[in-house]
Amino acid sequence: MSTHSFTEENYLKLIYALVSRGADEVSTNALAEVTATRAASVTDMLKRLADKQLVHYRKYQGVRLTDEGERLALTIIRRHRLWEVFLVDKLGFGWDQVHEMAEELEHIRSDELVERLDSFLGNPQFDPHGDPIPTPAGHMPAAPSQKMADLLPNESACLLGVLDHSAAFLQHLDRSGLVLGCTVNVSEISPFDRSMRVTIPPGQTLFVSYDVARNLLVGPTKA
Amino acid sequence: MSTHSFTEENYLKLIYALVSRGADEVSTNALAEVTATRAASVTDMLKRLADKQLVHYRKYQGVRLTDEGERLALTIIRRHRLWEVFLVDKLGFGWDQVHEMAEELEHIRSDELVERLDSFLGNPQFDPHGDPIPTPAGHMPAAPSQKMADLLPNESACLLGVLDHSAAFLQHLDRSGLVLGCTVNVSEISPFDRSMRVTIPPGQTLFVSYDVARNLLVGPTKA
DNA sequence: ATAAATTTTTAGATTAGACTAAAAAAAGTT
DNA sequence: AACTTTTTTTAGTCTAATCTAAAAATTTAT
Ligand SMILES: [Mn+2]
Ligand SMILES: [Mn+2]
Ligand SMILES: [Mn+2]
Ligand SMILES: [Mn+2]
Repeated sequence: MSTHSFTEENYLKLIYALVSRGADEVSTNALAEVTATRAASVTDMLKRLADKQLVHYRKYQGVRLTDEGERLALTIIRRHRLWEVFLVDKLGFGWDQVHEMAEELEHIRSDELVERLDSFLGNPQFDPHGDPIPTPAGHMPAAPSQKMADLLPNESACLLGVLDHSAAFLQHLDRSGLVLGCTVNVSEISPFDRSMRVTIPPGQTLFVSYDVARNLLVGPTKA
Repeated sequence: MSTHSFTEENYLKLIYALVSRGADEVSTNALAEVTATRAASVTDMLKRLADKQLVHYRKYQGVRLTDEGERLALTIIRRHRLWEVFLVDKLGFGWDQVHEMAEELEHIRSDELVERLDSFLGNPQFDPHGDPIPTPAGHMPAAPSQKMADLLPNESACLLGVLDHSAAFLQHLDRSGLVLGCTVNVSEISPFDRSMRVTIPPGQTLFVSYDVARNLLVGPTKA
């Protein structure tokens, strides 16, 4: 029943994120980068997390989560994503506005609160950015992995998520009319800059730059 | 645009509460009591709050809020009470379960979040305990002040709030069938222990001890 | 294999917020 | 008024989380 500080919880979440998109162990510098602190501060914190058995840490060798550390990281991510659903679905925020608030809300300590929130929201499977919501037990469901940029001409797919979570990118999608869940059909790909011409539901045509397409995740269309 | 720590916000809220139910200035010891810290720690914090112009503080003379300090205290109280309404009305928590969670939620920093939450909840005027919700501008509406213990035989009144917020008291009310909003009619008061016999809506009779009656707030019945 | 560059750790300092023990001020009593 | 008790402040210590500067280990390049 030990309790953890916001700071510790944030480190765990970031270690999880770095491990899941890359190497097996995370470097001190990589963590200093994402925590916006100095390497010396990271070393300090890694020692503390190792004391609490939340990470495996060997000097100069980088760090990875223990089972308990990963379980904890996933509950924080679960909370973050459920609160984002609340903010968008219930309070009407835009998907580009909710990240900072969820960064705070995810630390509210109450399992019952999270589980009641989950049912209030209708047990959503994905957050507003298409990221899967971990189970209460701490299991991360599979996420879509195919990028829109990998589609071939004439292929259709369903828009499922974003890789770039920046407000600028999300607002660009809003302006383009690209919405999660919508079906896109690739009509043409320019060999020069890999930009795509795609059509979306009510017969609308639009151009998608490679920079956008490689940050969009797609999956099979709902038949 | 300055930002305040959870600790600072809690001190402001507690100073507000102590001032509103008592003397003009709050003593160091009184604050040590309610913050569950030592007097020396309180003195430290009062100096810091005075530096930030949130309190008027004179050595050995106690402390009171500045205008800015009071405005801030009231926004924290507003947030606390709105989150309590959310937890009870939307997530189905009991009124005896929500205080600790609201203690954390009240510190989430986003004015827009609070205002959207307010409309989502239907702009409630009172929290689940009958406490009035301050306005966004920082004005505390008048609260009911008449105690059920002050009713006379044959008087009717509407149950509007509680003075004791402890889970034990609230659960006792649940078991008795006393619910905020219900109309009570005093049929008899024992001169021995000041206990009351009261009737509530579907013709139910119940006994209310003085200890309970002096912790219940009442107002005129809705004609 | 050495030297140079990079990464990581250690050492020492700082800040917020708490603590204890002792000094000082205020309040209460004879 | 002088003594006693209570309250409050000061002085000094501690921990979590940060920092900078310097030392040590590792990696890369010659
Ligand atoms: Mn987010
Ligand atoms: Mn998200
Ligand atoms: Mn409360
Ligand atoms: Mn309340």
